[in-house]
Amino acid sequence: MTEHTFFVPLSFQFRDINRMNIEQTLQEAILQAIKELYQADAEASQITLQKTKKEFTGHYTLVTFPLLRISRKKPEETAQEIGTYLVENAPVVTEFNVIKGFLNLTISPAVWVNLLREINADPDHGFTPVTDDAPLFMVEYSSPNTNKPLHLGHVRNNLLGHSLCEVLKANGKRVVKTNIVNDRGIHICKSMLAWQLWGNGETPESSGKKGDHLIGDYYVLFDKKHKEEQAVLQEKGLSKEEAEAGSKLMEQAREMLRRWEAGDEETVALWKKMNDWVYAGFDETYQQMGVSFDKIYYESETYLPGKEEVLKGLEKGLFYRKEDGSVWADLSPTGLDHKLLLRADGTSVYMTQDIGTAKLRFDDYPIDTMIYVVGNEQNYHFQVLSILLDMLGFEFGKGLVHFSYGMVELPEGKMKSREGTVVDADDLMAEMIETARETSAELGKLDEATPEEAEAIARMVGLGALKYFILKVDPKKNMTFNPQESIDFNGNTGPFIQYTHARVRSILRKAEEQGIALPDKLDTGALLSEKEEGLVQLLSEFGTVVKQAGSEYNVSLIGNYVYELAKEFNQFYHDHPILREENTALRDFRLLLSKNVALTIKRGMKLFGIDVPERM
RNA sequence: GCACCCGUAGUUCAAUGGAUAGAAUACCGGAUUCCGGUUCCGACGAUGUGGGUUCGAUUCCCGCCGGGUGUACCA
Repeated sequence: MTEHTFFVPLSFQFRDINRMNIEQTLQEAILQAIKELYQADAEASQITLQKTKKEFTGHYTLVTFPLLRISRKKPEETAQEIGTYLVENAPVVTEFNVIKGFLNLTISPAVWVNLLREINADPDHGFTPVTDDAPLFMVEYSSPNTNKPLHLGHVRNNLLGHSLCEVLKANGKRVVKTNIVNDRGIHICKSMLAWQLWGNGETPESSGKKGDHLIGDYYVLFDKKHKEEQAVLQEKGLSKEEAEAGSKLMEQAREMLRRWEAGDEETVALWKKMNDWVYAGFDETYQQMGVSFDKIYYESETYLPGKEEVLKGLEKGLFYRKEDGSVWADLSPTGLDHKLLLRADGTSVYMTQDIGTAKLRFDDYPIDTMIYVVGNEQNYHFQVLSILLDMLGFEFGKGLVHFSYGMVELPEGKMKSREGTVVDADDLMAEMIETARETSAELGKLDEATPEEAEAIARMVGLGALKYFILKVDPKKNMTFNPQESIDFNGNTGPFIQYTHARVRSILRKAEEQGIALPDKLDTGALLSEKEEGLVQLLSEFGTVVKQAGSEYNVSLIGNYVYELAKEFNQFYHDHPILREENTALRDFRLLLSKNVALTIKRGMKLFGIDVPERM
């Protein structure tokens, strides 16, 4: 790495260059250059500017190939001419070099100092404040069933949902976080029945179990008893189908569902009691995970409105009824198939409920964009939902977004509920925190901390490891979660980023102890290295990354950005002094840079729902 | 069968149509040390396959191969 000395004059003249706009300034200058050199107007889209790769000198690179049609010259020649023009006429550009068709531009060091100063002065750096008239986004995520606890798959869902909301807010959108709870249906009745038959009045209090785990256990128990029953029947010589048809347990469960739908008081009371246990359990899990909701919908309240909408659609002739009474939508004009909306017995299916839920939501809020965070196994479902809502006359149907994500596997392989290899969310989080505690103790990092501090840090690190590892991966891809790798203090991990933050904060604390004040302005000369300029450049890109993440609904972009920032800082300042630097101008620059690196890491991690400790 | 998604170092992940495809981790070599376990440096190592579009393709289009998911009365 080469270091070069620049004296930054007090009165440099780049007032017109504000921080986010270096690229824009360059683009305009390049357009101007083309106009003067070739007497032609280029489209802004023809100006492809990108960050200069590390192995070359420069900050930004102009790819000249798209411009050859205008210049009618060779790539090298074109680059040479534009470069010369820019150095002579654009104050931002101080040097250039040409490699093949690539024009590498070096930005004046004064610009970087100025940029850092402006970033520091902007309390919203990277984020757009939310205004009252901003577009309203509703984001549905989590969507649990009330018959079993949350597992690893839900963890990815919750983290993505929460993170997406944070990213949208950082982009100035109004966000309503919502959850749809699947609280009715045969699966709940199985748990209820098992509890009635074999529960002996067990409660979360009496058993010491979380409510959702308790109910989950009864669901499993039902399954076990049902299998035993089937085995007995099959031993008596019944076929598999006959045994299933003759199941007393299933019959009782279905009977319970009928009573529930009929509003039978006792059944409804039991249902309510057991669901409340589950909700208490979920609340604990959500709190531990750090996610929350503004408004929760329950399918028990949306399936009837859904039915109404379907019947209305039937009247309007949008749907048709078969001889057996079932209601269908013919989607063949859109290239899809026929879709069932109401069963022959008049009861609703999943799709019916989602139509009802959508209607209630749009009655409740002036939603501009509805986003569903749901696994990719339901891609087809949401494609159909969008079309159906549109057919029913809801304008929002067409624009709904299915934020589709892939499965999470473990290094050992897939989770299979039948084989008992499902990873429970509560257990997982507890283990992560425990591992963080052990690792910290081993490394002796927290010897000076109070037990409360140590506990809080273990929590941040354990959960940070989990969250970062899951969120850094492109949501739409299937992924493998490796708990061990995730909690490593080196590498592209949450703990490494947290460590870097703690390290920067420690530097700033020491500065304060030594009576070195953070500068409020940088108006002196500084000796900047390429790395330092690169760090300022990285800092300035934060806003762009956040914006891109928001417009693409792809939160993983944030992770890679923050990691790079942390890594670059950590690497460079491992053996470059900050506090012992004798040149005070340089020291001031480094302090201010440190402060803003820490702030940006903190802001970035906030978008992941990850807390960063002051020390660790 | 049909539809959608995914195939990148041993492994886990990157790469708005741009330069010699980046990290991390593992393994190997060197340095460092209270240390087989820490830290630093170095080396090794990849676009499933065949075409097409383009000045330029991991990226876009078509055909294969492989994996995943879904596909009319589960949610």
